[in-house]
Amino acid sequence: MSTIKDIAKYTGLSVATISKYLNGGNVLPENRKLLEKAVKKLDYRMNHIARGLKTRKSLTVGVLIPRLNNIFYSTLISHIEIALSAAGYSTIICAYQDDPDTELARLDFLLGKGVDGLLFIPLGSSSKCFNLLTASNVPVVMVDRTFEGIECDAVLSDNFGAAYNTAGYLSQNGHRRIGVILGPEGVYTADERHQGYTQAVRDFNLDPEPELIQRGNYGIDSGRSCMEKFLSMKNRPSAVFVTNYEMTIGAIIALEYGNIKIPDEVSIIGFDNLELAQTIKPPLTIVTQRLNKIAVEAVKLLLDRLRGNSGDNVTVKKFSTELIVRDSVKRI
Amino acid sequence: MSTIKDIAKYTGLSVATISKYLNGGNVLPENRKLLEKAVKKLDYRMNHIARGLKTRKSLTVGVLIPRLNNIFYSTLISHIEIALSAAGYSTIICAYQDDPDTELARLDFLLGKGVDGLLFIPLGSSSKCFNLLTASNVPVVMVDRTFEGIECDAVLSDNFGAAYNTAGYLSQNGHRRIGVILGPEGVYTADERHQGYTQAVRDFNLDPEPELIQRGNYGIDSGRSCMEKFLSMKNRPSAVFVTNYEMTIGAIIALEYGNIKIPDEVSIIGFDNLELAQTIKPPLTIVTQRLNKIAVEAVKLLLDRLRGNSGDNVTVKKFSTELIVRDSVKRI
DNA sequence: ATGAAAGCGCTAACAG
DNA sequence: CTGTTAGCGCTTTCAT
Repeated sequence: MSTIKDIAKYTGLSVATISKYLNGGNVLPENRKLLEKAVKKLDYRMNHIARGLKTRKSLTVGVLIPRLNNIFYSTLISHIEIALSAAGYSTIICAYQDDPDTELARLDFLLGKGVDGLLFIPLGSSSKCFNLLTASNVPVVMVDRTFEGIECDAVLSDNFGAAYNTAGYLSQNGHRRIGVILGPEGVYTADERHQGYTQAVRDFNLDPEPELIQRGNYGIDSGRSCMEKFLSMKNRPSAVFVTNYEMTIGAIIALEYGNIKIPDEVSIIGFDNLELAQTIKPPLTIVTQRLNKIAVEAVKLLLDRLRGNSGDNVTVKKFSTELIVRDSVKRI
Repeated sequence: MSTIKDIAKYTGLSVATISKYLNGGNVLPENRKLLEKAVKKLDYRMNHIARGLKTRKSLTVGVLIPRLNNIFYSTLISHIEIALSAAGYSTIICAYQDDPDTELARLDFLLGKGVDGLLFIPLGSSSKCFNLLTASNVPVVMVDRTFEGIECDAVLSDNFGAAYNTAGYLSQNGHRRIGVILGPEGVYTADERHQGYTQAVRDFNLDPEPELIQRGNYGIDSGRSCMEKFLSMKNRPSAVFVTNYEMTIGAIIALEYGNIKIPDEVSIIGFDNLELAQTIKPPLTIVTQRLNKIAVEAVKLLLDRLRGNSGDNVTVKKFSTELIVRDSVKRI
């Protein structure tokens, strides 16, 4: 592997000139030619490590997420990676497996790696990252979830609205007993959706029974057991909505298993995954989030910070969700 | 951010001693204490960029894959990331969106980034990466797919066996006209599965009609249109097997849409995704790959290379697939 | 066990 | 436009 010095030797020019050339500066046409030839001939490739040491930039962004084996996150990351690489950044991915200690450790790891910026889907209120985050100076954009009380850019879905409108839609269709399967307490999105739901219960005069709110852990099994709880109630909900993809799968498995007809016996609204929705019989009514927009906006905000054109105040964007109506809700 | 020099100033020791200490070398107990205190007090954190420049190691592994918004890859990456981070490596992910030029560009990018090693799921025979790959000296482990003629470690599924055995299973159940929906020609796994299928056609005396082999592009739509082609044949296959998750979804959508009963009218075997399989009615018989084992083995092989205990000859491991029998195949 | 010094490959004043 | 030079933060002989 040849270095800038080898090029200098080969061309007779100084390393400074070569550095300038490599960074798009002006050099004499003849020297440009010479350099192009030398670069090709010596198969020169920039050592980004060395450059990074000098410039204090790694052109690397850390992406810290709960898990990777989850279609919601992996789709989001896919869009993020495309947007970042288009801007010349590489993406270091760390998953913390839903664990607060791992979350902190991975954050520390990324910071230590010298990432220029961070895209972060934090655990939620049980997160231990607040201090480390505020102490470090790397720009952070929260994605999908955020912390209460932290001062940084965030790009979120309108989770409150998603839950509120979904319950509203069910109410319009005559449902009064509406079950909801939420994520764990303390997870930002789950809490917001919870509030949207309870507000809808008030506004639309829905049945306020506490057992209509079940909490899963976003896994398939938990979706299944939550739905089974609903089915075992003396007075079942007439409709259930589930707030992520995996739990939606679990809920449907429970219904299949119990031989419950959708939507005749129970109406159901799923979350996040259009593809799944179409394979189910009947096709599922679902709430989808604008993952592409969220990813692109988050990357944009981060790049603005990295390039220093952001000003002092933070930006928080919320994207509305979309209700895609199919056949899994019965009008009663 | 404090550096090793600040520590030197603070403790009165030399940078050499401090470097030694930081790397686990022996120092006098009293100095050790002093150093621990200094590190804490000055909030010292190693600059990995600087270290990397000197040691020529980045403790970073590149992972180059076709796409990220695909449950097969994202699950694989999830396992890979866990294994790599346990070994102290960070994972730079690049997706090439199934495009040969992007594949080459991203490979070049990763090599330029100074990754210590590479985990690579290449496009296949239309890949343009051969030269760059052999020219570079970074250790590479192929995952899931490999190149013909390249000399490097690889961890694969037994794709030939998967297709052969699946066709065999269908044949045992009395099927003679067996349709298969494969990936594109030139993709390693698709080619191997193709061979497995045609060998089974010979060995089990199946209907050898060429139209029974359809080629999709691994997308949902292509799965759907391939299945529609089967359905529109005057003489339909009695069973179809589909060779990835997304195309399986598409095939099922086609069946739902055409109101075709599974397995009474068409038997079907899917691929890769156990979760999906359970939400379908009836539950789907599927072929699954041992993603966790593949990921762990690939990381192990790469780490062995990075640590220099590998010897000269390459290792190619093949993991068998597993047929999970449910109710989507009819005995005829 | 510790320290002095050289240098990894590159950039950025500064001078010419 | 080009060259000289001084480092970025760390590791690594080689002395001591």
